Amino acid sequence: MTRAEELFFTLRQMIVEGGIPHARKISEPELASQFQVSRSTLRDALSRLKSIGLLSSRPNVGYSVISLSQAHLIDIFHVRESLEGMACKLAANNITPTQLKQLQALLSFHETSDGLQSGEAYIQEEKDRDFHFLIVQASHNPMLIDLLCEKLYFLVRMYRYQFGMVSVRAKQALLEHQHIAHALEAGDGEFAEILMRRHIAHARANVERNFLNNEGVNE
Amino acid sequence: MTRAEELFFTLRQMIVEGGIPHARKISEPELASQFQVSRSTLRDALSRLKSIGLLSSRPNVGYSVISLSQAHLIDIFHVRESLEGMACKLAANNITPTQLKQLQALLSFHETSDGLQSGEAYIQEEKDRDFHFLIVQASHNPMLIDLLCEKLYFLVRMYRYQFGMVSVRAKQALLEHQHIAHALEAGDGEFAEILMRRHIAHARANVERNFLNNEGVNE
DNA sequence: TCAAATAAAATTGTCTACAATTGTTGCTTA
DNA sequence: TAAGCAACAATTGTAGACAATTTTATTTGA
Repeated sequence: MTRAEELFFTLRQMIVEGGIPHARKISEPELASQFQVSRSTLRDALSRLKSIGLLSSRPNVGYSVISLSQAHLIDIFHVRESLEGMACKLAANNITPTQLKQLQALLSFHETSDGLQSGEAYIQEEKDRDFHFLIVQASHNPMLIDLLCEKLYFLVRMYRYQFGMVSVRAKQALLEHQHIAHALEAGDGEFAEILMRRHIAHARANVERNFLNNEGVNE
Repeated sequence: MTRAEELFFTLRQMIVEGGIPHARKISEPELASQFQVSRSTLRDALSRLKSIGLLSSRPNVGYSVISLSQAHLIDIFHVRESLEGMACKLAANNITPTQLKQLQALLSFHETSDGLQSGEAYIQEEKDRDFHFLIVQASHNPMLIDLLCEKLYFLVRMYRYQFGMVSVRAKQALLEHQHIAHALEAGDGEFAEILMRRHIAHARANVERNFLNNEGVNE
């Protein structure tokens, strides 16, 4: 792995978790010295962070961490609703038996999770431990996978971290996940898409009602 | 405008139009000398071309123009169907009077176009002269606008150029455009989305039937 | 005192050179 | 002859220096 790539991962995590505050201007000399790399490799990493939507930039001015806002978050939800809806539809036709078992195992685990049963938050994990991630993978559409898993999901996690958003309707969300899984098992793409879109639209409605009340988002 | 940005635009057009063949490996020293720039600014341009999906790259190996294939084109159609469907839905609520007039003027122009009336191809223009482009702008969702107008549409144009795809069902496509416009005028987002998705799904179906028959794609 | 103009400082854009990695060529050896 | 190894050539990754632009600070004038 190259230095620039390594730095990209490091900075990505920092930005997502708020280690560099949102809307903060990036000082190239400062960051470069902080990580002991040249500006060349730093700028390589920064351009990649821009390409996944975590940084913005202006010529002759430089990079900044994006600024978070309710409007932006709602834009993200609209894009997610359409893309994940399609991913879900495709997954109904393309999911492999292995992937389906993975999905069912994940839901079983969630079902018996203490935190969930006591009505607490529906814990959102990453990668293979995330319901949405698995479905997108099962679409077998590389472009969808890239857009969602390599780009949008980091924005989503950034909002979760920095606004401490946790599902207030955990049981409801799990129920919706289970319905989606059943549609996938049945190979009913049209229905799976509808369910996924409603699921995400619900989460968006929550945000539209009470942004920053620490109980806006769910999946 | 910066030198790297200028080069980015130049190379983007070359790649779209086939000036650099698809799947061709990029030689950084060669391109840099060809355009009289250093490898630094060339690599800046290349990384941006990668971020819009026209190039791929591997560490320590370098960049290549993406390879075009039927499977890839169909992936694009699936993503477009979902994103443009959503854009259309949002546009029904967010389009400005000015934008609506622009759209109607464009359709009027197409209606009286010679080439179209004689049953020839439905000419696809760029930017403000393209039906889909205008609708996406009217969604007023910056993320959708960026994904479609700055990324996907260049891939679409790349396939059009390099496979000479032109609509074989021009009149039908125009009719569908008009129906979409009517739904937008009526502010009926749900219906507008359905119409747009069907419209794009038709184009995809054409490609699935006869890829490379010079009559696959339409809008 | 405030605004505009100007000079200084800092930051970004670009270039060149060097280090690290990959791909190739030719040789060795079974 | 073919597979594997080794040296070489070519390409990419990284560093550091200079040029161009922006931002900040200072001066000047009304």
